[in-house]
Amino acid sequence: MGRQPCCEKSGLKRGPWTMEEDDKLMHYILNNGIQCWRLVPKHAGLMRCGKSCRLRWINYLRPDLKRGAFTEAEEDMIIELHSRLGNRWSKIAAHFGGRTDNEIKNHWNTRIKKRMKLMGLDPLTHKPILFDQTYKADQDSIITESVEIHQESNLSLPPLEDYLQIQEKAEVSASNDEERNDVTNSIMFRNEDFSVDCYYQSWMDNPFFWDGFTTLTDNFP
DNA sequence: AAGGCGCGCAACCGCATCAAA
DNA sequence: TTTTGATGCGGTTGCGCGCCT
Repeated sequence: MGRQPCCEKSGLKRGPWTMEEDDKLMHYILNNGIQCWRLVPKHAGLMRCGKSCRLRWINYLRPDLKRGAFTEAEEDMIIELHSRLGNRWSKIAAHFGGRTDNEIKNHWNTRIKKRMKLMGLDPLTHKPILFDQTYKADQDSIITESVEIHQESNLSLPPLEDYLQIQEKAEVSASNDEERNDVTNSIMFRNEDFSVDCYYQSWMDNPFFWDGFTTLTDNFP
């Protein structure tokens, strides 16, 4: 015997909300407030489940919602917060007045992820993709993309094979995740063979200085 | 003109968490 | 302490729209 559904499903309307429904919900909440979402549709005269009403109110009808496209400053703030909080969208949204978790999540998945990949950063770890051992074979294209960006910028980078060989050695010799991380970090920060370490370090410290439009040579020494 | 395709967004689903009984 | 129901959250889906061929 499974868990009871949050509300009686039969006869309930689903899909996009009509203006009339929005109007009913908006007026009900503005006049009565929210005591119990389960009761809201009943009292407001809506054939919707309480959960659906809650979502509609939070993501669309709330008067304090900020409309319009995200600014670059907001995107940078999302990236910064995501690097600290991960996919905790509601926590991230709490730092924005008038932006919803759903909105931020959607924006992350459709825009920011692409922007970060273009910057050569892994959206999961926020580290440069070249060094990120969590990126496996199915993401080779992204690595290649990243390398191409560097090549286009005329930087004298060591060949990709060098990085991959070292990464491979690190993975083979390390016995656990922690050790693997240590090895990778040592590759990234301490191996003197890589003269580019210093600017990768600064890139990791502050990836936001690159606006995504100027070339990397403008920013890297 | 129409069909295919990709993108962005709204909404849904199922699990987690919390609080009251 | 356990059970139960409401709410919150994050992942996923599906639809509409615009662009391209």
